[in-house]
Amino acid sequence: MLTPERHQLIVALVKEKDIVRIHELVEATGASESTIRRDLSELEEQRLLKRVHGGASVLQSKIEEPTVLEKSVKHEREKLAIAKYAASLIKPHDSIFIDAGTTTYQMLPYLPYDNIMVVTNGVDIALQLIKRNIRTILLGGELKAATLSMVGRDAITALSQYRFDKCFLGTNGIDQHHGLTTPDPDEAYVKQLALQFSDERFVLSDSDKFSRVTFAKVGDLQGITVITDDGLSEEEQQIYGRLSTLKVVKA
Amino acid sequence: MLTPERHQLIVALVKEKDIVRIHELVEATGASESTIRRDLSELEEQRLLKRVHGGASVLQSKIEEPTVLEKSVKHEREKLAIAKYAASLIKPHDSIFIDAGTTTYQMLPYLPYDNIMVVTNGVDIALQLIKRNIRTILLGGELKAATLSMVGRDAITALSQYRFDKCFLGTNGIDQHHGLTTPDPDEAYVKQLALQFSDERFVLSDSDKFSRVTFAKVGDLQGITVITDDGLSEEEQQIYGRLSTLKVVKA
DNA sequence: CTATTAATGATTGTTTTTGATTGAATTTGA
DNA sequence: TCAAATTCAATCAAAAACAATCATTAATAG
Repeated sequence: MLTPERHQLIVALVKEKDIVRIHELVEATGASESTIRRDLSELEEQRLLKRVHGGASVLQSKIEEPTVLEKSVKHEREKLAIAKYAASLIKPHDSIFIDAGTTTYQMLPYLPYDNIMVVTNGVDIALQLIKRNIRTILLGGELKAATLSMVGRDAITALSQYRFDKCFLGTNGIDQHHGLTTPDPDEAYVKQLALQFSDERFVLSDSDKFSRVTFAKVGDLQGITVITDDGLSEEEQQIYGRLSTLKVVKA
Repeated sequence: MLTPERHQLIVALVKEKDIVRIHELVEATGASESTIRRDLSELEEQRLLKRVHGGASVLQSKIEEPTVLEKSVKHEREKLAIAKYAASLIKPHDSIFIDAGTTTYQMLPYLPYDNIMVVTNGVDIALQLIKRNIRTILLGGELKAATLSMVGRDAITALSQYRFDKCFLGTNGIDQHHGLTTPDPDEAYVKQLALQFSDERFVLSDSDKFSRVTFAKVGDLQGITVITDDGLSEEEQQIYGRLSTLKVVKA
């Protein structure tokens, strides 16, 4: 039995019975206990079920169900590795800002629980955080459909009232001359403020965003740690390493 | 029997009998007394029941709040009729406030598209609105897990900057002496402001919220239109009709 | 065809759950 | 009010379930 087949069968059984124990699944699939455990971990990650001690159950509460974006996100290995590393930087009692976006979104499963406080402009990010019982402040304002993020006067006003130990931003372009850029000026402004109010600044960006420029400037590279994958040339690494702190993670 | 199964059974039994003894639960589940005690502690922590000496009982105190899920199953038809009627009141170019909550959530499919602008404190409401391409402003602030709503200073600040043609609120209690009440003071305050900043004020409430009082007062009934189902007695209709404008819709 | 990667199942030591036991706290009834 | 009975929380050891690791097998790429 192939893995996707098995996964499908497991999900079907869970849906049918609401709750199944590991042993039942072993019997139903013919796979070993180890394999079933691995399957359950994966399926839980994909939010198709919930692991419980001894087996698995359906997701029941409204709050456990995945959002639209969550499903559509491609789990690109590079983004995941970047996000995972970024999350590892967070220490207990940190107050942090997490920017809306798919790369930053990937950080959430790896956030530590230890009493951190998160401010974000991403609605789906806020929902995910609250699912994980992490104290969450969502900036208000007009909701942008494309990115499910908050922009505008209210968002700015709200943001100005916080100070962060660390901020984690996504970006659409990183360039040696033009610094960080993003297509929407409103979003750019939110990012600017977040940078301004943070002790440590991290930008998560896969390597193909480099040497790319979009419309609105967010800021320069000085004082920023850029976390990226190993897709940069030696030369690029040197250039950007001089302008910012460059952290390369392997996928 | 897996732990969540057992928990579910316990909660079901408590709901059914209002109060159960430990020994009954031991018998019903086949688990030991120790395990049941541990279960009860957990379930009490989750606010699904209340421990009492010798067993457990349902919780009914004013401040104890049911979760989103629990609320949404009850009174489907009544809520839908109420919501549908409320939505029909909205006119083109209205700017409106929609309160977080399951009843108000039901309004969304019936909202007219004509250039309306909606402000809300409900995250799930905002997501739904934006899907329908309706201009949406979401109040910022600290996100409350139980109701997926925004409360706190930021929400208040943001809200104070808008004025509405109409506002639509949910409530947990309507009483002739104590007016509108809700369990959470923070939420109550948001509702208060919304009422204050609206030309017309609508409260959506199924009939069994009447003559019920919870912890925090939202406001009096004067100047408010209460939309409810036909589950009120003649006498109640008269009483509440004098205090507010009462609109009864049939499910 | 071989090298490399991915998936699997067995095994390990660790963590979680469980039920029994204890003495303390609470209720009950005289 | 006091004493007996019951219920309770805390502790412990056994059992079950767990994550992590490793060797083996299957799949894939070069």
